[in-house]
Amino acid sequence: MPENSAPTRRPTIKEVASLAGVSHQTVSRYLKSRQGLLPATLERIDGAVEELGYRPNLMARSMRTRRTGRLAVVMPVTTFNHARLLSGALAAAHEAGHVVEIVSVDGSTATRTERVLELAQSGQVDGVLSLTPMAASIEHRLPKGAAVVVSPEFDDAMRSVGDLTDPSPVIELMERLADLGHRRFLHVAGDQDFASARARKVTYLETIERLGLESVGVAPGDWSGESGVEAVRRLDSHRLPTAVIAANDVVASGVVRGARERGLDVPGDLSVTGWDDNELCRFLPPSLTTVRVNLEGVGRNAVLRLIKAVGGPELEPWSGSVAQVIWRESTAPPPRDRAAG
Amino acid sequence: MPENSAPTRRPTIKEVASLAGVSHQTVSRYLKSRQGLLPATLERIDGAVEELGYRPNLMARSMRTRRTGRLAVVMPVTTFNHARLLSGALAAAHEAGHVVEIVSVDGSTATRTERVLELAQSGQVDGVLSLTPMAASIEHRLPKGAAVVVSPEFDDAMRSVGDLTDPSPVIELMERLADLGHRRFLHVAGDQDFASARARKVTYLETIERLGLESVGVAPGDWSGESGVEAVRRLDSHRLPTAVIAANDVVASGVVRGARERGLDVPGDLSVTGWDDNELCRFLPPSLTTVRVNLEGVGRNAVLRLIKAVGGPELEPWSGSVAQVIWRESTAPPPRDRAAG
DNA sequence: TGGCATATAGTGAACGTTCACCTTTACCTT
DNA sequence: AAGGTAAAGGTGAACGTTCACTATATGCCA
Repeated sequence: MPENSAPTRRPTIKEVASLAGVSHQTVSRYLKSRQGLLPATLERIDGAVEELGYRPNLMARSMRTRRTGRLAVVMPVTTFNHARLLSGALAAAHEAGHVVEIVSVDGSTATRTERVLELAQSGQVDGVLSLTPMAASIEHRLPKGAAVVVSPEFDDAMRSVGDLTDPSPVIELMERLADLGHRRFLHVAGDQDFASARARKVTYLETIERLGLESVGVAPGDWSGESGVEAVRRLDSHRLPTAVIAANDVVASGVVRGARERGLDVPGDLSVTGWDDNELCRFLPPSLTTVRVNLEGVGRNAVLRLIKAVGGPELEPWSGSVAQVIWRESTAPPPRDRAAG
Repeated sequence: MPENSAPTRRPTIKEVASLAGVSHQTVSRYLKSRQGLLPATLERIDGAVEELGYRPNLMARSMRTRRTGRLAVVMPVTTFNHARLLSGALAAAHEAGHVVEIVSVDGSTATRTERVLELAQSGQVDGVLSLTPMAASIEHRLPKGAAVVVSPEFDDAMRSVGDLTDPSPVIELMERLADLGHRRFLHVAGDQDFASARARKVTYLETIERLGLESVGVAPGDWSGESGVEAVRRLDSHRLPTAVIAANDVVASGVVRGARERGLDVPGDLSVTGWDDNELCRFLPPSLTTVRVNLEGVGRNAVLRLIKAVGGPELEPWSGSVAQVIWRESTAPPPRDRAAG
């Protein structure tokens, strides 16, 4: 054993001080910035710290400074798929010198709101980023605790529309498909409890209207592949669409499978688009036209708002485009005989 | 405004005490268990807590008790895909009354080890679950800080093999394929920095040997679809395998695409298996035979080990099978002309 | 009625830091 | 050489809790 087995207690600042022959406050200054100290003093403390294996007790420090350097991200388990969002959030927080705590919640909005408040007031974190909407009635209770930023990304009932729900790629998809000659569309929607699903549906309908296209309907969906298969099965064979805007990649691959069931070729008879750029999309036959969402960027920017709210450093936001359409083999001109509608 | 805007400071235990007309210690007891107090006293404190909107300062409590109720999970960003693992870990920790902090790390093993130690000794967490291997030389420094559990799941250099690296499904896949008549196999490996990739490769080779099969080789890979495409391109057309064991689903879909490029039908000419049960697998043409890994269960059990180490409650471990083979359309008997090898 | 156990409540210190303020020393200015 | 100033370091309190004791009231028994 390298050192004799000392009492299990960790050394404190005072022990370091007495070993170095200075006051505890001098060690505190040393810890804070190493400035305003004589080189000789610095060296003595260095030695003492080394010898004792001293590490500051961040708990005690936090208690005194009322700063924890810790942020919390509250997210519903259903959102947990978006690991890349979390990844972006973590990276930004670390850059700003914060540590992130993940708290997953479940249950009603009221329960979740309570959990967020609890956390904000516990003194354990400087700020809370909630990826779940809060009960509006309760927000006035906030000021006493930590900063709370509610990200609209996973908004459940409010009007605000965040980056993640930005449906503008739907416009790009449809305009380009219309340029190729498509006139008759189908949308297989996502779970309408999600703001993003609602936004895509609304934009789909608006774009149909604006470009004077025809929609054979909006098939209900729940983000599942089955909903895609089912939507195609139910299509009236006398009035088949030539293009399908699916809510996401899984739905889209269901649509492709459904099309195959009915003997329709993709993209020969039917163009299909997805959303999310699942890593398999590139290798599907046909590879899937989809929308790549920069989840890392969205996560980063959400945390940046929070960091700003807790008075942290100003970091460079990610400012690229949120979503980007990636054109692949699953989209092509419509079949000749149906091109004109 | 519901209350007049009091000084921004949060109320303390002493203020509650004086409002309730008891000592601070009595309030502390109230907070701890509400037991051993007169009903009348209980009620008075209840009232005071309510009126002041008091919430205990967990920071201060932790400082005194030397317990934070907080665990940390350290994981390399590359592991971040495994959101479901995290999800299982979080759920278990919450069940045990802990909060989890996610710390992502990068860089060398030495750097990461340092980060884990730092965390363990900071006093900020009760325990650390490291999903990244630690430098062995340094483990003797641990006892002073929090409990550290190193999960072998993402093991990088050590011998121990955890649940996630369990390669036994490879055996099941190959035995069944051999039963169907397959004799000539190919393995497209994953990044050999990963224990799981190494384990699958070793098991593949062992099984080839044990069953007296023929292997046309182990193609190098990096978990990417391209590596799958490339592996098929390089095959000698005079000695094509009839079955491919791909390192994961992405690689497998690359293999399928590569096969198509060469005019090979899957599964008619070539059976292909993946790993991970990506949500798109069911809808691919052909749907992909794969291995579903219960990541939530693995995450749960890893955290359970940690909770046990920090002296937490004994929770029910998840004891189902870790991995399960899911047979789908991409596997079938080999073509007649090559069945016998 | 004295004595003792038990239930309930109070007192002051301690946890390991930083903050606010004070002291000492050295050097410069005039 | 007196006075002033800045640099370096020291002192004690404070952060909000819980711990280890101690004090008081109540009930029971001999």
